[in-house]
Amino acid sequence: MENIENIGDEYKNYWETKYFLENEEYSSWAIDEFSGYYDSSSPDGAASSAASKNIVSERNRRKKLNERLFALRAVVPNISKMDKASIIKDAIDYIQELHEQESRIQAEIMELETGKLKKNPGFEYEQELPVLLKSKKSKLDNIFDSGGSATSPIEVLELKVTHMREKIVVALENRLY
Amino acid sequence: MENIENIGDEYKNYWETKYFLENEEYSSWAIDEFSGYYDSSSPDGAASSAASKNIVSERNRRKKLNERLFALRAVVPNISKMDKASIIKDAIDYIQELHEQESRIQAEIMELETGKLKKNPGFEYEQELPVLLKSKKSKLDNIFDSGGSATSPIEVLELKVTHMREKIVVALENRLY
DNA sequence: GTTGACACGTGAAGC
DNA sequence: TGCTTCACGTGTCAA
Repeated sequence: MENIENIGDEYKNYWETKYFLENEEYSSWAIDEFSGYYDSSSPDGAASSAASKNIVSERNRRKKLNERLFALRAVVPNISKMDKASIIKDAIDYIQELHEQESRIQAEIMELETGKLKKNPGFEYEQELPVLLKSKKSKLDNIFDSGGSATSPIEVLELKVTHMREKIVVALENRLY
Repeated sequence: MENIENIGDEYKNYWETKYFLENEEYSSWAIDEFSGYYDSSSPDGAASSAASKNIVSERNRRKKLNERLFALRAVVPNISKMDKASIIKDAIDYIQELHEQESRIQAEIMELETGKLKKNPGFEYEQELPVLLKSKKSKLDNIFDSGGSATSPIEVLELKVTHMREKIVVALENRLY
């Protein structure tokens, strides 16, 4: 049934360690590439050569896909399992989390922009201070309400922005009143 | 060689359309599940049942992986090709782009925080205004230097933050001087 | 007609 | 133990 017995049979491991093996010393692709292994075992060289070509192409495709998956795992934090499907799932969750944080920041900016700050800068600054203070408090509440797993880098960045704005507001209060 | 002749042989299409077919009307997994198709064709039922179990499990694994890949493609904008490897590659590029934007914002916040704003808020605010103005100008230069392909949503968000800070600085100048 | 991408079944290995 | 995940070769289809 299988004309190739034990090509790549010595790895015997799970997918990550297998990738490490393939990366350095598991260079048997070249062996399959130039050796006429299948042609010597079969009488017709043309069809077998085409079949071996297909085998090599499929191997390269699989290897490329594994490399991509490995690279995806590298750029995504909080990888729960080494599973192939879990890696993609964690990547999806991470991207969605980034999108959510981004839309939250954008909503906050929109809320800040809906003040009278847009036209006539320098005027009616006293009625914008409550807006800044309100956004500051709701922002902190939102951050502290989002569970204990607030370890995302963009979340601590958001916290820093809130902290900076808070200090600016305090400075404005001390200066203006 | 193959004891299953044409299970899933009528789709005959590429991977996305195949997913659409599988999603709605291509529910032949259940048919394989309960029908004793393999047991009737082979004399020993135990080994064949184990083999069919393996076949069904493998099918479910492949289906789950394809669903994950489809969901990944849904959350990533700018999908160049429908290829499996290209989808993962675009996701990697997108995550790296988000990380780059995020680190740029974080560097900006760090630059803003290195002023004397941290201790004694409300004091020495006159010597912080040049810092704010400098950061504003360099930020605009950075944004306009990053090529014409500045269409990322987090980039326009960054532009909005810069704009808002600029107006606050102008308001402060008009108020304090 | 060749190439690239895919789903499939199958045996092996790890929990 | 059985269940899950994996790589592999093979056939098939479309560009």
